[in-house]
Amino acid sequence: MKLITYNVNGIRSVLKKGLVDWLKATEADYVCLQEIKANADQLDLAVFEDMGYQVCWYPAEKKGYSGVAILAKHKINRVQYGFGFPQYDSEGRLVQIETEDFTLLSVYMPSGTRGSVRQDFKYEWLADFYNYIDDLKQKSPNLIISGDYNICHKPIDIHNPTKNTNSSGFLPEEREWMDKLVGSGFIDTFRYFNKEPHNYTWWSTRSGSREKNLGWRIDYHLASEALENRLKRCTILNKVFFSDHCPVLLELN
DNA sequence: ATGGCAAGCTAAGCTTGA
Repeated sequence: MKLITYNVNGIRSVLKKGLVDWLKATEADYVCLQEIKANADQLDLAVFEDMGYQVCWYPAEKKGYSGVAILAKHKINRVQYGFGFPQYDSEGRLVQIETEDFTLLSVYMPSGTRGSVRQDFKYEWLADFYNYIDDLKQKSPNLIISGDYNICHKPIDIHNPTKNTNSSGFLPEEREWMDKLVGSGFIDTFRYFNKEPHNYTWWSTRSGSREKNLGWRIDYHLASEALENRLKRCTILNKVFFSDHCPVLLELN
């Protein structure tokens, strides 16, 4: 069972660059997308359906902004768009599906800059999302939270931890929130298999950051501990260049 | 501290990103 999470930074942009051929070769069972930046009527979703995917598409209200999706090859028992907060759900940040196997979320957490209104929004979102997950994991013990968290958890997850102590995405409050979420019963599936530094999923488009591998690890597959014995592999696909993020592949037995 | 780049809005410059 293969699951991909990928912040595409504009689905129409990555389609032009060859996403379909790459997806075909990848043969993923589930694809969690973030920052699709398009309404369903702004592209031809049949390109995914022709590959055998059901498409759960959840754009933001604001055109060309944010938005998440899940592509699924297996039977979906239930789909949920958003998590019950109009101020968050209008931004297209969560789609959730339930299958015979597990509950899967594609999530795009807010970004901000320290001290800004959007940073406060991010903290509010994180607090409400934590409570939502705390409740959900009781109902759905097999839970996978995939997506762009906009948070580096630990110093090993960012190329220059010292310089970035004031950067949104690596603030103490955000890192503590990750401690709390993971500590509540989740496995950071990439770190479960790989303890090495210099593994990132996002690079600034400026100053040749990607060529120099000066990046941040902000895209995750968190799996509930009930799924531990099914974890097979988690791979950062850093040779895929369609977006400023790269995909992350989780394989389950 | 600043600036650097990219996607997509809408029609040359603005917003957002992290």
